[in-house]
Amino acid sequence: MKKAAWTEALQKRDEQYQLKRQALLQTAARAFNELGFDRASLDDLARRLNVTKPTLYYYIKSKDEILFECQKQAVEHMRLTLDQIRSSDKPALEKLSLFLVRYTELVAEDFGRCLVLSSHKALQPKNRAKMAAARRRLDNDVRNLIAQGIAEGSIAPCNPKLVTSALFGAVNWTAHWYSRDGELTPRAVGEAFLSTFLSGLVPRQAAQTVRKDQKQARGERALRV
Amino acid sequence: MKKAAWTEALQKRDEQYQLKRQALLQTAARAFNELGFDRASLDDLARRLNVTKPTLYYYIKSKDEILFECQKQAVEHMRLTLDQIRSSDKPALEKLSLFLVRYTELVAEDFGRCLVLSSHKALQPKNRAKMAAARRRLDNDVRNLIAQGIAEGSIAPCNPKLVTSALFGAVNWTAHWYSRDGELTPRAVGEAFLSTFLSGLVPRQAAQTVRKDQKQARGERALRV
DNA sequence: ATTGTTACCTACTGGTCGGTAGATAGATCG
DNA sequence: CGATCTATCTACCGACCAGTAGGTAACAAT
Repeated sequence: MKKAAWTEALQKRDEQYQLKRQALLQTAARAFNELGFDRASLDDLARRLNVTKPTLYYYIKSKDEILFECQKQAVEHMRLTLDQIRSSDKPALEKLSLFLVRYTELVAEDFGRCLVLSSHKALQPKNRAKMAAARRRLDNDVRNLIAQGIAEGSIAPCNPKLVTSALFGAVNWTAHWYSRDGELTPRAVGEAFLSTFLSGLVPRQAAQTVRKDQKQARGERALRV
Repeated sequence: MKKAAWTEALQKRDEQYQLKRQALLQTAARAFNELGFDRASLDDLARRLNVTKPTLYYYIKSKDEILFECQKQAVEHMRLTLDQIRSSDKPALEKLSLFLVRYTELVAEDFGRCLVLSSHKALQPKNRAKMAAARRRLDNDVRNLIAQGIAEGSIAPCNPKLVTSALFGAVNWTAHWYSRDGELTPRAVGEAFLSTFLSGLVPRQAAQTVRKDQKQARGERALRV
């Protein structure tokens, strides 16, 4: 009984700690995205959180650890999303489509933006290596998805490596211009990009057939460009 | 005679000055691209040029002026390229294709990379505004090219704004991964991206017709993916 | 020879920033 | 109550860095 109460109190305290730590990371990510990692000072971050700088060090151990944690959470979120989609039994092209749209949404969030905008050069070598590996793995899985699509015949023959780069590049770059103040939701942007990548700019001859293709590719969702 | 010799000597001196200034900018751009603008110190830059830091101030008046000059030269180069292509009497889709490939090459160069990688946030408000305007104008012109293509029927109906963002995004992002050490030339990357954007990932039904379309779109150049 | 100019230097400043030392108010617990 | 632990503070340090002051050797112009 006594022990139970003790661990309970401990848990509650730890929960508070984690909550505050998370708030710190979120605010930091926003600051990094606004000003850039190097130009966002810890004093400024502390000010945003209504504490003083040394207080931050109760929750984190260095500035680049903050960056690493932000980027880690983003990449873990992406990882989870991709694994979930991959484990479904949908055709490769649809998996790719689903991921692309979801990925666009993640890049529009604080941590996602942070992953894409803040240079990995600021990280310690060890953390930098970890991040690079995780990102390479994501890239590689998407590449394989495309290769599968080609094998299945749902994707036209192409260089999966370069197409993946184009895909990620287009979406990653949204972090530089996308704003929630506009009319577009991140999802709408992702779907528009998807549509462009799927159909291409050159008009399709047999409109009917193309529409069927796209429908299959997109699943049941409605795409507007 | 005397006056002629005088102006001649002056010109020669000025030429030397401009040459050295240009070398400074080029080296700076490389440093910025390697380390990021904020992390590249002027002492480091001076070291690379085998001079001391105060010497730099004989050629430039502040660090952010260096960045501005680098980005300005990049954007001027792009401007010139686009104007040249626009003034030709080719169909809009071909103009777009030509520019996309050339733009990819420019982004692979020192100044182009600098334009795309180094944050405009470091610039003084006045210079930042100038850069933003120049970039917006480029973006707008490409957007109009796409709108023309749609009007001509050579480009499938789409949202020109978003397609332009995807196009620029994919190419801009190459600055993060492209290396001259690999097998690919910047031109090859540009052409592969172009091909992807033109044909789309969904296989074309009537292979014959599609090939004709692509040929028309690409002009006489050979595209490999 | 004198004067001015060019292209560079040595030496320094002022400010910012990441990070630390060490204290303290308040809660927790025996 | 006394002891301990948590969360936060004030005050400071050392490093770095953009930018400046002021000098100087070389060279040219008069």
